[in-house]
Amino acid sequence: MQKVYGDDFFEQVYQVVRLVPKGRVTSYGAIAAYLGAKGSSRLVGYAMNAAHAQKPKVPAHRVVNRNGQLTGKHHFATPSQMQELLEKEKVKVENDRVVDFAKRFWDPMKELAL
DNA sequence: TTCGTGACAGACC
DNA sequence: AGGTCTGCCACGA
Repeated sequence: MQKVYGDDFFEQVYQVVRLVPKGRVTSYGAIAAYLGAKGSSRLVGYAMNAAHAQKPKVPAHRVVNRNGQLTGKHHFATPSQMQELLEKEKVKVENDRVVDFAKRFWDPMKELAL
């Protein structure tokens, strides 16, 4: 009850993830911070758990952890799909980790900014 | 309604 | 430098 925020928070996450340009990746913490939930990076990851259920395809494969590691690849249709999608975006993935993550990193707070 | 969990991250030892 | 634990907020049972 009293779900003032409710799934709205999830929607915010999806919105930000969808704004991530191709060839770019972001981190859970960055999204969480952008939403003002800095530290609640888990919520972002949790939200992604339902991302696949969203009609507008959510590029969850562009969302990785602080280390650039594809922690959630296992949640995709196939574990290899996440890496495959990233490579398709010209993002090199090696050892389940995004290569040049620092350069590929897309900060919503900085890009969307404000 | 309460307890436990979770695709993380930062702090502490 | 590295491993361990808690904190964050929301959802499921």
